[in-house]
Amino acid sequence: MKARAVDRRIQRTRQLLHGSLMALIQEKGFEALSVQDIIDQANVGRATFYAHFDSKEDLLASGIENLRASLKERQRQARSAGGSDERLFAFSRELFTHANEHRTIFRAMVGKRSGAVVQQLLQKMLVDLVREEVRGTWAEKENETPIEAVSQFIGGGLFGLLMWWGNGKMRMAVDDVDLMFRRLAIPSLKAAAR
Amino acid sequence: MKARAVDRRIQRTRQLLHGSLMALIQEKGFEALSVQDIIDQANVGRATFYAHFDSKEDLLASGIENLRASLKERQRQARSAGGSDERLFAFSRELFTHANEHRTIFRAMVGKRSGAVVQQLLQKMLVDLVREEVRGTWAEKENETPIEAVSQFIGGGLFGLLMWWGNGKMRMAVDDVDLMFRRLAIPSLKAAAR
DNA sequence: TCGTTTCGGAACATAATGTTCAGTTTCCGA
DNA sequence: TCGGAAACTGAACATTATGTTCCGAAACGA
Repeated sequence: MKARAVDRRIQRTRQLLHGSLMALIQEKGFEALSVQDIIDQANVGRATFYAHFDSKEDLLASGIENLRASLKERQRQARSAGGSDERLFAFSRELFTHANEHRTIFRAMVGKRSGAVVQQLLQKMLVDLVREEVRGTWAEKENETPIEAVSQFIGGGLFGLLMWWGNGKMRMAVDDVDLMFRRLAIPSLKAAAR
Repeated sequence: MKARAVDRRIQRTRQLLHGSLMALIQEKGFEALSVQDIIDQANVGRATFYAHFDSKEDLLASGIENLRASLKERQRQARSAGGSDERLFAFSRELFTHANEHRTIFRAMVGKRSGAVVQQLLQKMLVDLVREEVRGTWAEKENETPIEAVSQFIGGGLFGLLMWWGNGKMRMAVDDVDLMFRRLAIPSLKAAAR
């Protein structure tokens, strides 16, 4: 458990690149970006970029990894704090709230211009979160439907909903879209648990 | 409604390109393909390719368009032939069956190597099919949950399930995975219709 | 058969990728 | 604070793909 001190230069470079990526995604979308754009914006040498990341996809993935970690943490907190059945999928609220708070960057990412790569990573992340949740409430009581299938279904559904909400005007309130998700997902889960 | 006779050369070229695309996807996945690969395999001139399609994505989309049309047709048949509530989401069977029959190409397409673009197109297609179905059974009876949201949720879920099934060994039988989908989706739909 | 359309194939301009390397700056800890 | 280690720079370079253009040849269909 040593607190591995990471070289400041590395921290700075990574931070600069992540920041530039986010800024540029808002500006032109992810697909249209080149590595050159990113390093220009970050004012970082070409060689330096490739010393840290394999490609712009890699950089993006690393950014999403941070997001996942932060959401997982909030999920952990929510679970330990709340009652069990009532707060099923409690993390969804955090998710929608987070999306709403960072709505400009969020909408840029799920928008058509950012494209399929971003979305795929997001969906994977959501399925992970859902799986965690399903595992917790499943208790392995000899169900016919595999955990993984349920997670994929509900995770996929959540992603679809999130995309729809984000690509529209997001005029629906966080509470409402969250409620909608829960009313769609929980019956599925219960039905599969029989 | 004139039966526009399409020049044979055009038909041939398109067919050749589609065929080559499918063959190459099985071989190396979609992302790794270049336009050059495709026209080599098809034995078609470079200029000819760009006279028909803007890019390999365009070619792919046009291919998936065919698939969508054929699935929609089977969906239409299934609906006119079956009872209403009992055969809810009857098209899903067609879908899984179709995937199973063309399993080699299907698995190549949803595999990690083919990547996000293919998957995004597939998901869009599924949501379309689901929306059609939901519209049919919805009857606009003043529901709180918008049709579009439900379609996105269930379509996304179906996609997740399909991916999971396809990326695993597809050892689960068509009937079983279809049943699983229906047991997950129908409760959602019913719950949202309240 | 004749006029029209499409195809072929090469050439070309443009642009992005990913690697290499020598020289410089920055960092960290002893 | 100093010295060695590590990270950054910037430019050069090979490679690869993209999309367009042109004209002669071939295939079409009426």
